[in-house]
Order: sequence, then C-alpha cells, then structure tokens
Amino acid sequence: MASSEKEALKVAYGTENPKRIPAHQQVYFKLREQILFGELAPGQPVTIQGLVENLEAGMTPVREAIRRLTAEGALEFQGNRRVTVPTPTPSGIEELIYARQAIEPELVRRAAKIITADDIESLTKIDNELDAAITRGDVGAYLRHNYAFHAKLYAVAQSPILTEIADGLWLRFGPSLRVVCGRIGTQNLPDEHKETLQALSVGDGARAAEAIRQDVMQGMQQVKDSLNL
Amino acid sequence: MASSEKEALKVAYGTENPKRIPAHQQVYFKLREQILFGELAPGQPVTIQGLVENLEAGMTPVREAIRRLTAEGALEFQGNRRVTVPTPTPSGIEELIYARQAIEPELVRRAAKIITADDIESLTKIDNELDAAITRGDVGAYLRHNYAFHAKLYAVAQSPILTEIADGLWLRFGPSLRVVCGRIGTQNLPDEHKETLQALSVGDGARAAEAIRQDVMQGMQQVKDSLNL
DNA sequence: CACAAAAAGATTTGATCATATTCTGGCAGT
DNA sequence: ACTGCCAGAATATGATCAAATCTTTTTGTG
Repeated sequence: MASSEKEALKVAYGTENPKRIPAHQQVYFKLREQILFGELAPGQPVTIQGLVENLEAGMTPVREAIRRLTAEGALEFQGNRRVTVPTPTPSGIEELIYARQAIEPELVRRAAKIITADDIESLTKIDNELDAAITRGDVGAYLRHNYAFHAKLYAVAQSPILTEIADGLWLRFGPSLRVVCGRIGTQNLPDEHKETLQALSVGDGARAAEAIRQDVMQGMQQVKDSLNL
Repeated sequence: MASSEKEALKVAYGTENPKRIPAHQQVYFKLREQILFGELAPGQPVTIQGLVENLEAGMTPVREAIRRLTAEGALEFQGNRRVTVPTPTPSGIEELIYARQAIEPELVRRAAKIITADDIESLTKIDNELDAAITRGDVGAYLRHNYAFHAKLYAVAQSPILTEIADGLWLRFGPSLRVVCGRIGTQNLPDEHKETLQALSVGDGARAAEAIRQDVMQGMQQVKDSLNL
C-alpha cells in the first residue's frame, strides 16, 4: 500500500486531521477490511448494487474500488460481468506459500536493520493483545491483531514495493484464514512472534527472518490442510 | 469506435470468442502497453481528461483503468488527486531486484517441469526476433520481444498468482527500461536466454532458473546504474 | 519606483451522480 | 431440451459540482 494511502487510512479512521477523502478510497478501504477480516467468504458474489446500498456510496466509486481490489487479487472477475471473492485452490495456496516465504523474511531482515525500541514496544503490545484474543477465542480480534503485527513489521522495513506485494498476498488468503479459524478456533494457531521479537531485540535479523518464515509456513500449512477436509 | 477497430483489438489481445470487450478493459490494455513499452516516461503526469481524448473513451472506463494500474504499481497517486508514472528511486530499484530474483527463477523452475517441445520452439522464435531487434537497434521491438520471452515462460509455468506478481514488477520498471535503452542503445543488454533455453531443452530446471536469475540481475543492474548518471 | 508577496479570478482537472444503454441469466411456453 | 422474452444488473455517457493550479492584479515595503 502506498504511503500516501496509509495517510488516507489514518484519516479515514479518524486518527488525524479532517481532510476530505475521496469516496472511492473510502469504499476501497471498507471493502478491503471486509475481505481481510472475513465478512466476505470465499466464493461469495460481490455485486456493485449490493455495495452501493451496503456502503451507502455512489456507483462510480464502488466500481473503482472493485477494479482496484480485482487488480490486487482480492476479488475475481468471473468473465460475465460477475465479481466474486476467489475460492482457494491447492495450487493457489502453494503459490502463496512460496511467495510469502520469499517476501516476508526479506521484509523482516530489512526491518531488523533499522528497528527502534519504540517499534519493538509497539510490536510487543500488539502481540499481547493477540494472545488475549486467542485465549478468549475471539476470531475477529485474532485476525486483526495478527495482521497488525505483520503490517507493523512491514512498516518498519520501509520498503514500499515489497510491502505492497506482501499486503496483496494477505488479501488473497485473508478469506481462507477466516474459514480456517471458523473450523479449528483460535487454539493451535501459529505464533512465532515471541521468537521474532526476541531476535529483533538483540538485533539478530537472520534469526528474526527465520522465525517469521516459520510463522508464515505454519499458518499457510493450516490453510492448506483445511482445504482437504 | 468502428467495429473494425474492435476486431483489431480482439486479435491484438488474443480474445478469441466474439464477445465484446468492455471499454474499461480496452483502456486498461492500451494504457498498460504505453507504460510497459515506454510511450510514457517516468514522472510524466497522467490525466483522466487527457486519456479520454487520447484513447477516445468515456470518463468512467478511463477512471477504472487508472485505478487498476495504480493498484498494480504502474501509476502513482500523487496525493492531490494527481496521477503520474512513478519516478524510479535507488531503493525502489533495490526492492524490485530482490522481488524479481525471488519470483522469476521459481516461475522458471515450475515451467521446466512441464514445458513442451512446442513451448521451447516458440520461445526460441521469440528470442531470434529479439536478437534481430538488437542488431538493428530497434528499442521498441527489443522491449516487446524481451517481455514476450519472459511472459511466455510465465505462461508455461501455469502459476497465475506468481505470474501476476511478476507482471506487476514489469509494470514498475518498464518505464525505466525504456530510459536505459534510450541511453545505452540495444548493445550490451543482458541476454541469458540462450543459456535458459539450453537448460530447459535438457530438462535442467535448476540451471534454467539460475540463468534467468542472471538475466534479471544484469538487466536490473543496468537500470540501477543508469540512475546514478 | 521596483520588487515580491498575497489576493482574486480564471481555467483546468478530478469526483460524483443521474441516466441511458447493453448484456446476462432465468423463465415461460412450446 | 430449445427459443424468445423479460427483469435486473453491469456498463458507459455526459452533466454537474468541487478542488487544485495557473494567471493576473493588487498591495505592501524598502
């Protein structure tokens, strides 16, 4: 995600000055959230008119948001003017596994070089909230905090292109993750975050990268397994 | 638009069935070509109204195409509603180098497992045309055939997600590549394609992947070097 | 009086909407 | 099953409104 858009996101959620945000961006962010955190299930059709009512927006902005998310792989063009949330396939998951383990550890390596104590503190805080969500079995909160942890790492890495790619990957498996959690709950979910934080705090980028790789692989493995049920 | 032009478009973009192509897709493909093959220079502003006239399309389709290309990183949101072709930065190029050498060799490994003699033949044909373009110093043809070679490899690999990512990367450095060729001509350009083809024809996926990695790295290195001039 | 900063106005461009048109898929009737 | 028709959804247009940039004029100061 481009940094100017991160600004827009902040504004959209009221943490910053009241600058006007174009409707098409607001729609984009809302729809993105719904996809990432599971309001929309794999295979579910997404209609323009439905969103116009649902999000109380005009037709043109909705259209633009859909095009954008389609380009990011979060939605799928069904040929006949139809758009749906993509249904995961084993080979698709394989591709995502490769891509994530190729990209995310590199982002962590980059983050490790320039991470500050403040960053580590806020990562720790996110991870604690994540633990709390797990113990109380709150799937929605788990998904949000888990993403927040990784997203914060990306932000630290200051590598906008790799971050956009990684974010794009999240959009592709987000709906599946929700399904997995619906099946197995929040127990037994991967969490190599402690190890990652430990390594980052002593400046060991290689170990941190490997820990995240483990985290990623375990999570994707569960998605893969849940497909064969 | 005259129907003969629509026909031409269908042929140009390989849509066989006689279905009508939505205007927003036509605009997308046209604009994508212009970005990939250098009609648009880095830093150049892209206006909606300009494209409406230039491509003889309506406003909504142009808008949608721009959103899509922005999502793919081919265009950049300039905060104040403005959209431009991104200007390359050294750190951006570094990111692209990492991403390409992480993704493309994997695609070649996958391609190597299932490539057919026909595929190799058509790759060879493309590479010959590429050589011809180089010897006659035809930059436009070089860019097109070079892309065609890589794109054909992606197609063989049958990995749609990794292919989309790789295509996205091309869109990001395409404009820079044009600039490089404008500076140094078509001589001294990387070409490990022969080695790749050789390895593929004997089923040596690892060697083919490494050859492509070399090709990618050499090309990106030249882009990087040309930035410091 | 010269110059530059600021204000006002004009113009270009983007955002959004209402509306007309085109297409798809389902359904009725054969 | 097949065919033709219809409702509803998507696509596309052009008009309208709003924002940003550029241009010109005004104003203030040394």
